[in-house]
Amino acid sequence: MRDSAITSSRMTPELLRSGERSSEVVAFEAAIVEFFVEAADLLGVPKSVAAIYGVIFAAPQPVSFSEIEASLEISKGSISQGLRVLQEVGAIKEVSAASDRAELFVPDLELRKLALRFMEQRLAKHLTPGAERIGELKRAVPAANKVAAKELTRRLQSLQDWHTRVRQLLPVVKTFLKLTPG
Amino acid sequence: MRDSAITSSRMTPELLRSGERSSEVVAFEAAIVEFFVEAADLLGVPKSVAAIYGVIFAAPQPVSFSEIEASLEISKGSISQGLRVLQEVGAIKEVSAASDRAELFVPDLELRKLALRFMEQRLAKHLTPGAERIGELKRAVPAANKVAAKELTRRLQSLQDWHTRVRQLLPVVKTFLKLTPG
DNA sequence: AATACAGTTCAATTTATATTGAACTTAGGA
DNA sequence: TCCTAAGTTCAATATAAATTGAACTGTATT
Repeated sequence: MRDSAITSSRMTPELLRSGERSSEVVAFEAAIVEFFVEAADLLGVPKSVAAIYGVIFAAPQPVSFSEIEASLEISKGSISQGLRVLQEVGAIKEVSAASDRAELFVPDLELRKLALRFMEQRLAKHLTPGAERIGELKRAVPAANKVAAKELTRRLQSLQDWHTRVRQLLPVVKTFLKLTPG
Repeated sequence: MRDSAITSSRMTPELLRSGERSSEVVAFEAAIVEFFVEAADLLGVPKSVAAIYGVIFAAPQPVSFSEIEASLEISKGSISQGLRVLQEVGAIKEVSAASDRAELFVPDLELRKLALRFMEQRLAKHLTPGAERIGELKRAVPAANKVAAKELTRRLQSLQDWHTRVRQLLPVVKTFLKLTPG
C-alpha cells in the first residue's frame, strides 16, 4: 500500500470514463467500500478483496478492471487475484460485453449462496472429520485410573454432544437463510 | 518455537509430579492437544492457546503452570498470556488449592457460554452497528440517474434483508445451543 | 511484425500476528 | 533479610498473511 489504508476514489481523470463522477457518487462509493472493508474480517477475506467487492457493489453499471484500478489504490496484481477470488466464491459475476474486450463485473446478489458456501467452508469442513476424531479419543482414554477415566470420558462426551448440536444446527441455519429470496 | 510445531510431551522427569506418566497417558494428551490445535483457526485463537487448553482438558486433575510448561514447548510468557485469555473467555477455571501456592486450572465444560460469547463477539459486534450503516447508505444513494438510483437502492435493500435475517437467526441459534446441558 | 492493451503470475516486500526471552514483581519460607 | 519459586510484562524476534511490482502471456489494432 502506498498510503496508509485502502481508501476509495483517487479520481485520476483519465480513467473516469463517459462523463464525470460527481462528488456525491464518489462519496457514496467510498462509504460502500468502507462498509465492506469493515466487514472483511468477519467474513474472513483480506481487505483488498472486500474493497473490490465494494466498488462493484456501489456501481449501478458493470465495472471494469481499470475502473477498479482508478477507484482503489491497490496494485493490478491484487485486483487480478481479488477478482478471481470473488468470482470463485460467487460474490460477483462476469458480464462480457461483446463489443469491448474488457471484462466487466457485477455483484451477484444471491447472498444465500455466499452464506452457505461460507458455512460449508468454515464449519462443515472441520466438523465432519471432528466427529470421528472424538470417537477415537474416547477409545484412547487411559484406563489405569478408574475415576480419572470416567472424568475424561465425561469431558469427551460433552465435547461430542456439543459437536453434534452444531452439526444439527447447520440445516436449520440453511433453511432459515433460504426463506426469503436474496 | 524451538522446534517446528507445537507438540506435546517433552517428558522432563523433574516436572512430572506424583508418579510417572505412562506412554498411554502421554499419547492421549498429545492426541487431545492435536485435536484442539487443529480447531484453533476455526475458533480464532492462536495455536499456543489451543494447545494449553488441550493439556488442561486432557488431564483428569487440575493442572499447574509448570505442568503445562513441561508438556508443551512454549515459553512461560506465552503460557501466562494464554492462561489469561482462556480464563477471560471462560474456557478454564482456576481452582486454588489452599495448601499449594501454585495456581491450578480445570476446563470449564460449559461450552454453551463459550459458544455464545464467541457469537456475540464475532457476529453481534459487527451486526448491530451494521444495520444503521445500511440505512445511512440508502439515504446517500446518488439521485442524479433514476434507473441507477433504483438499482442501488435494490442492492442495499437486499443487503439489509440479509442482515436482518442473520440477526433473527442469532436467537434461534442461542436457543438451540441451550437445549442440552453442556 | 511491431505496438499497445488487458490481464496474469509469482518472487520479493510489507504488514500483521504470534511467540520468545530476559528483566521484573510478588509472596512464602529459611 | 535474603533467597527462591511462580508468574507477569513487554520489547525484540519469528512466523504467517496480504500486497506489490515487474516480467510475462495473450489478443486485438496499425
